[in-house]
Amino acid sequence: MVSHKCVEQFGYKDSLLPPNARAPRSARRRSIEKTVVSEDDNMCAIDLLATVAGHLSFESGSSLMSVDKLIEDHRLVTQNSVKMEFPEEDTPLMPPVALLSQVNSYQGSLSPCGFSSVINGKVEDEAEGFSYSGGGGGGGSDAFQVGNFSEDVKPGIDGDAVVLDARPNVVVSLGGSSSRTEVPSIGNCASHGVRDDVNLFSRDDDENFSGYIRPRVTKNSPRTVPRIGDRRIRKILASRHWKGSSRHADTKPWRNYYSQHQKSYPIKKRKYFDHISDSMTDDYRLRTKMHRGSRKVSSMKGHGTSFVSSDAHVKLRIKSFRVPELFIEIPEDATVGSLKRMVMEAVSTLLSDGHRVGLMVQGKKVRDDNKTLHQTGISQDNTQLDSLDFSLEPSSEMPQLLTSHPSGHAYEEVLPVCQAANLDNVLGSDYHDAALFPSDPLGNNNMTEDLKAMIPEALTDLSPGPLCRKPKKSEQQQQQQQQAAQRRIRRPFSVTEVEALVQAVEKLGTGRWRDVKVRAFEDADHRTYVDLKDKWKTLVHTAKISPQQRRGEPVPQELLDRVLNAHGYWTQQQMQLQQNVNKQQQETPSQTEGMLLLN
DNA sequence: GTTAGGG
DNA sequence: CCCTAAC
Repeated sequence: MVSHKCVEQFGYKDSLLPPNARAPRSARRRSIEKTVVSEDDNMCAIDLLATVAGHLSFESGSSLMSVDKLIEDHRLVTQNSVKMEFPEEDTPLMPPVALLSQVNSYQGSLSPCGFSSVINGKVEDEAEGFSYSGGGGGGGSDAFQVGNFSEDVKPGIDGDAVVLDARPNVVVSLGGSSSRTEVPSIGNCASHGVRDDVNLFSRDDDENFSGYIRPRVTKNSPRTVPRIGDRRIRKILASRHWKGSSRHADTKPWRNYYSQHQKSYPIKKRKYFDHISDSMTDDYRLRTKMHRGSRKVSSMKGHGTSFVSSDAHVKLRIKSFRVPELFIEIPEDATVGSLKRMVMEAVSTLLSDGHRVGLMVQGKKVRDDNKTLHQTGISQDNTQLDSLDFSLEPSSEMPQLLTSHPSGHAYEEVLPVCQAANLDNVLGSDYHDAALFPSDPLGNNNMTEDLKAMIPEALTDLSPGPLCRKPKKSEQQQQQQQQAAQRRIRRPFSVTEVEALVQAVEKLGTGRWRDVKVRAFEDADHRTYVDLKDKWKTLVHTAKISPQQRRGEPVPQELLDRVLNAHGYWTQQQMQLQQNVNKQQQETPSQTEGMLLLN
């Protein structure tokens, strides 16, 4: 406490800080984000699909192979040149990538580097055999069903998103998933894919409004922490939790300010994408087959008795692939080409959100990546093996690009990289052809805007080969994307909060935002001191402008008057302080020099 | 880690 | 709200 005060009063002792501490935050963060980005690049969902397709299709070696290994990065797979093996009696494999490459063909300019590198060789040749459930050779636009998918539902799935299905020796026609809401896709992903973040915007959360409304006691009890990537919040939480509890353990009357004045306001919940949404009825499934593999009897004895270590192989294979149901709304006068693009974008978006692979055996999720296949029940001997489902799940590492934003303006705030400049690279110049996306009479070209949002990053990043037309993203762009994905939700200050802020600033002044935070917003985790500072800034501005110019929830004039008063008072204080300092320096310049010399 | 200010 | 510079 004491030392803290000292620092506050005498300013920062630069020399006391480690050199690293002074490094710009951006620099410090950049290194972290870099790894995230590259990881993201590596784990493009489509990559994953391809990987799984590949893995499922070859003789995967010992069943002791861990699940983890099974779904490792496809780059490793291809590099290691795993033996691909396709049972002859089976219908040709159609990997998911083929679907997309077909879609890809709709716009040749899109991505020459698209999927070919992933599926070159054998798989590519078999692309013709692709079929989606419900039949059809998968040619042209038949590859999609628009708005009319079957509604098979599979019980027991608690997973998300894309589902790969495999069964031993059976051509599986999987029953669907447990409930419609469980199966995500474009629109649904938004709430489903980032389930952890959803709490943030849930009514419950809005009304409880974290922090200050809670009694102090709950501070240490488990609670939901906003995960939607505000680094500041995370940092503050981290630090507050260790240093905070003891420091502020005492009850202070003003802490409970909000408990008397608590107020909730509605958080607008808008629909994510009006023109494309899924019905939540259809899953997104790769059908696979599990084959009885050759059995090399080489039991390993004496290694852990519980292991049944026959060197048995399990062959898995994706039989077909289809996209989930998509609802597409498009003006009649839009071109067929634009429709195709929309579909392409929708599908790609679905796959572009940094998914990871999940595995379910007989309806149960297998979370332990270290289990062997055999231990998991994936065994050639397991004739009752009902189902083996692979799913693409949203990565928990970071909020999903398209799915994390609760606001309808996701495409503006979450995906700034997907705007014109980049789109041109992806789609070519005709993308902006007015005929493709006619604006509505009011000039709101929502369609175009939304479509921009739908352009997936992963799509263009699939194989950064020399042929790839899209230039590699600059580091800044990557950083932008990351940051955009992590932008916090906008949470307007309530009058109550404003009042607390004003009161605190009246007391503490305008230069001690951390103290303001601790004093009046200690438990409001979603309000950082920077937020408070910013709010004060806008409050001062609001107070200066005419009431007609003000927007949002009106702040009582009485409060604004106080804002102006406090602002004037404290700026004056600051000026006086500065004057005193200047005066001192002018009067006794030698004194300070002498002090320095002494040190 | 905080503060200040521009965007 | 975010970002950056500077403390």
